[in-house]
Amino acid sequence: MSQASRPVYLRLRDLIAAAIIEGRYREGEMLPSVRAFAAAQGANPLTVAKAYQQFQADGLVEVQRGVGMFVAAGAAGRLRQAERTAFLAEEWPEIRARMERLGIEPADLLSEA
Amino acid sequence: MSQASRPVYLRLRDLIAAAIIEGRYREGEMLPSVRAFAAAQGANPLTVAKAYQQFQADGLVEVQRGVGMFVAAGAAGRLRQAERTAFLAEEWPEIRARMERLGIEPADLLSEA
DNA sequence: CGCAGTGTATTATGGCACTCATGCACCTGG
DNA sequence: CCAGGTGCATGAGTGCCATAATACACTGCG
Repeated sequence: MSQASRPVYLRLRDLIAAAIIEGRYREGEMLPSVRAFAAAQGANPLTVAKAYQQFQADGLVEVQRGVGMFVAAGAAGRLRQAERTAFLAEEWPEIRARMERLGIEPADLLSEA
Repeated sequence: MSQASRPVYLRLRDLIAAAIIEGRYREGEMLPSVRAFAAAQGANPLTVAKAYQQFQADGLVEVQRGVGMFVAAGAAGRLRQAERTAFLAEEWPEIRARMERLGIEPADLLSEA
């Protein structure tokens, strides 16, 4: 039902985004090299590079060619803010509508966890 | 961010599923013909057929060849139950984790809508 | 019967996104 | 300077998706 067949580069992107937001990759720190991360995830280096480029384009990561990619200053905060906005604007309405259609009471879910 | 580029036949499937659950297509009633629904949605009849087959395989729709496809008895309930289970088991945990990561307080969401 | 409506099977084609292999450009440390 | 580490550009291959054009099997109705 939910897309388990999501493109690899997007799953990797989310993996990295989560790590940055949670501070597991700290600002100023160097990200795992494309090849190293690829090996760790069992993916192709180019696919990892594609995931990294998403952050590079948004200025969340600074590239030092021949050296590595580093988490930009304020990346965690900006990333969290961007994802937060996107979630509230695009995803939550659909989720809310779907829950209503399925007869799921939001209150039930919040009590757990 | 969220899959706006979902395959057509899956979007159609969800469209129909929602209609059945909401009772806009009542049980025993005939679904729009493949050709008619295709024309209405601006899609190819074969693509619509592919969407319909999903329900046919699950016994939610009964086919009378040469006549049409009819919503099976109890389809709405079974469909809602199946989607409900899938949602709670597969999607909600991820959503919840993501909300936590983004610092979204569930209470905020309940007040709206 | 004949016609118009239904779903279905077949085959072919174009397009697009994803993935990957190869090779190159660049920097740092010895 | 050179070796090994970086990221990056180019291109090819693959598979799914969507479409198209037919043709077929079946039913209801006049």
